[in-house]
Amino acid sequence: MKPANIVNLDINKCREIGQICACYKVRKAARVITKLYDEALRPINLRVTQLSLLMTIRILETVTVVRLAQAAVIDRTTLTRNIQLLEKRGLIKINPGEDRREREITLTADGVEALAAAIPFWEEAQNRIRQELGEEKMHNLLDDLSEMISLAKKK
Amino acid sequence: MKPANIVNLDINKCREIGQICACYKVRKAARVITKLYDEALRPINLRVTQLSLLMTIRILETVTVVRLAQAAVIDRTTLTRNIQLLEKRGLIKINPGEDRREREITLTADGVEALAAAIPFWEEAQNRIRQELGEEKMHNLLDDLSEMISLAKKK
DNA sequence: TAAAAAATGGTGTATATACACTTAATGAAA
DNA sequence: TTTCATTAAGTGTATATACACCATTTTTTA
Repeated sequence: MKPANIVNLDINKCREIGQICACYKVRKAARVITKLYDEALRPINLRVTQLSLLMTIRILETVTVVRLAQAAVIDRTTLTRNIQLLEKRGLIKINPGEDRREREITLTADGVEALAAAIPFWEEAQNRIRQELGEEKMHNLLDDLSEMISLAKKK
Repeated sequence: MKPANIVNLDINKCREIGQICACYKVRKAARVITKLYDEALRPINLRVTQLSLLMTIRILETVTVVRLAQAAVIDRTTLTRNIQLLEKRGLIKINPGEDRREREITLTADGVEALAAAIPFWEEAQNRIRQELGEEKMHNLLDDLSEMISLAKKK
């Protein structure tokens, strides 16, 4: 005889899953926090996704598609579309590499300028979250997320 | 004379932002963990987004678009597109409400079946994360994310 | 060195996301 | 009761995401 939760879908099981599903919760958090940051960045016409990419390119100076994808934990083919938008806006430049399969991505002067202009607006959103959540929880959350990212990457 | 970080964008500032930006980190985590869950759910041809919606509809029994959007912390217009896919697949039914502006969403028998069939695959992904992260960290992470979601919602 | 394997990156397609705007229905106020 | 405000939901458009598949180039191997 089979246990009841196979035959007849237990609603309490669903409630439990809704509470403890890591993916559901992280996605909800991503939606709500993205909205908050995007609203803060509205005046400079940049989304947080785009700001993150500009920042990562700035840190890596010159970077290929694959390496940028690894650094930003983003699918390579997603990145292709994302950087096309930044290139159209003149914020980055995409040049062929020595290895002719590769493309080398760098910030333009406009890109550096946009990045610098964005930082105060980013800080507005970041400070709000940090203050309301508290330094310690914020720190723990970032650490735990980093660990989750690491272990989910290597499989 | 302006401070140097306005004129010349400090690369260490960028590194710091890349480390501490809550939004960047949560989005990275969402991408990597979504990939993990979606892969686990591949055999039943459901994405974790879709599974989450089916589950939430199951819990709420019958629900309007607005209420489902609130429960799932998702934009109402996003939800419109998402539930259209589930309706096309016959997993949910969308009926006009008594208030003729509203639409009432419920699971179909196929929807309940798909949900029940999905649970073991969901558990596979969930257990992997829980085991590798550890019970305590997992619990703290879920709590902290819940709090972040709450405070980011009310503004 | 020629063939096979690996690496790099783009395209087609589909889902996920949300803002601005619109339509329709209900409720409140005059 | 007519008008106006509010609420519920959809559409147009744009970005974000990633899988399957493909082309090109480099590296490895036979």
